[in-house]
Amino acid sequence: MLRIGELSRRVGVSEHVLRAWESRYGLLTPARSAGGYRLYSQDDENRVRLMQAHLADGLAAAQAARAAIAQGQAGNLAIEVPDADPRADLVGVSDALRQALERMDEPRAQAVLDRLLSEFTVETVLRDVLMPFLRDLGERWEQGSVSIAREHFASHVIRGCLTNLARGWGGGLGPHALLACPPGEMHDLALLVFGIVLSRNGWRVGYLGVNTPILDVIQVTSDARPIRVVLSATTPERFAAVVPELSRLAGMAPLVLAGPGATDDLARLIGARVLMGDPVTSAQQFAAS
Amino acid sequence: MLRIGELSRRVGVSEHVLRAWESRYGLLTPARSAGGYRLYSQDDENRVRLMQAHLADGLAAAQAARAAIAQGQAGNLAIEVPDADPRADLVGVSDALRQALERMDEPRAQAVLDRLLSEFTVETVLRDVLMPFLRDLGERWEQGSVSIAREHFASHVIRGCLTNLARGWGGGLGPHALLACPPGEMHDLALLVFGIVLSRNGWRVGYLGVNTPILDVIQVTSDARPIRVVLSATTPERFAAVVPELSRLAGMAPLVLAGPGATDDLARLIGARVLMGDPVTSAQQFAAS
DNA sequence: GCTTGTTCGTCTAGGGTTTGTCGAGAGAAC
DNA sequence: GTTCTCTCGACAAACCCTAGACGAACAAGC
Repeated sequence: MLRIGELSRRVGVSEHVLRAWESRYGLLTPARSAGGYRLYSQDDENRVRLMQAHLADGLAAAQAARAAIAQGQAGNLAIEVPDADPRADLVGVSDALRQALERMDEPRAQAVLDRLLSEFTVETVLRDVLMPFLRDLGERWEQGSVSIAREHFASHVIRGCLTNLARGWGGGLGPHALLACPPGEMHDLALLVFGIVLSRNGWRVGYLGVNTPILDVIQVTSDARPIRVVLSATTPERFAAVVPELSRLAGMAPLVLAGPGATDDLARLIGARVLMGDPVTSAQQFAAS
Repeated sequence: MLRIGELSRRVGVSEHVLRAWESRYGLLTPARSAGGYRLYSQDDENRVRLMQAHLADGLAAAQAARAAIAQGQAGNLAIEVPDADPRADLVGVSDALRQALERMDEPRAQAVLDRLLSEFTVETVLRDVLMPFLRDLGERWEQGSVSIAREHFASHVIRGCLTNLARGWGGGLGPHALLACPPGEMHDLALLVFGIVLSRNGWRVGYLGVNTPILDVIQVTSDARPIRVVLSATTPERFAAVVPELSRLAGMAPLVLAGPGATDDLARLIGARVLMGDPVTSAQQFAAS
């Protein structure tokens, strides 16, 4: 049982707002101390976090609250995840995901992913759970503090989930984007995420994946005529090694460089744009541009 | 439930136009908040996207709206399965798959795969459609008669399908097998197929994927205690390069070498068994042994 | 060529709604 | 006595509403 100041600190929402959300939307149902102080339960904290997730998704406060309350009620009844902690907040569930992947417990990881996707929007899960996890995994991999086996296992499960979300992204009538990684680049999960968000914003996505020769990208570009080509790499060297081909490609369709390997200098040299930041946000901006 | 600003951001259509489409064509039927704000549902968002697609197709706004509304009403039920003969033979449908992948038509390929899996058993599809296709693709890739882009595209779609079939294979109470590819080996689709068939025969599958150091396999083996370890490679060199580690691994759990790279000589040297033939049949035999 | 009418995206003006924030005064906790 | 919390009321910025007008594009008719 938390008092309002402590809850406010934990979730990063001011006390005034917490009281407003309670009186305006009935989001919170704190008990009261003898002296009239609000006493919040774990459920209340969870609901606040749900609310925050929905706000981040762009819902108005009233709608976000309604969704959070509905979710809380549904979540309490249906316990589908074996021995999952009852807490339904993003942080808790993504922690459960982390543990399952760490322990190489595949069914558990799938169940947690299912639960996440049923309770939050795809964008939220990608932005606030999977991307942070992948970043963390990458860092620990560089430090050598996670075994290759675990890294492979986690990548396999996450790739499966992402591929599922990507189903059908090549269809529809929206604007067409072609996605690929340049030669030597073996990491494409962030690019997958980018493509998923793009397709959910109405785009049609063509996907060539890791380690694709630029000549092949050029070939496909001239066949399929995408209105944007997006290349992603983790280091600038991947782009630097194929500058002439990239310049040629940039002459055929607007070219966008993404990922940590995309630098302003390279883009200027090639005649391309650079996309910065996390793949979810940048895909949303990109889709709207 | 979205307010107009958020919907506008998501679909990239100005608020003015959204209101115009509502009043002029009845495209949208938002609920209203207490204060009179429009609240859009998911259906509304879908209709806007349909409308956009038709506009991009060159329809006039009024016709596009009419089409979008009609589609929304009919579209929920009718899942379009593209023109296939009613009683599809394996050969015909796998040819349709081949064509769709050749043309890089992702939605079509997914639809054909769905159809295959709904009409035939998983084993049949894997043995008689996907494996022959992958073999053929591999041969044409060696000859250089298929572009890398197409090869990547087909692999991506098929991997997605296989990963879907593999969901949950790490659970259950059956005997536990650990699957991996040795260092340098980058092809794991056949091993995926092997694992899927194994899991459908009651086994529990642990999967480490391509290019896994044998020391990591050893580590996981000592943790998870599988009763079989299966390694797959396309050339004998992959195994030959790590014979000492493989011998050590063979001392911890019965080791099985599979794929074109598995030779009797190597197996004798290492103290392992060899698995020959196509992954579906060999997995069935393996599961029964 | 010119006029006329239609379609359709865009814009404005005036006014209401939503929502985070703040403060005052008073009581509770320690 | 200091810190925390309560309720109630107020406020401003952001957001959204209706109704109507405007203009570019296009087609038909004279």
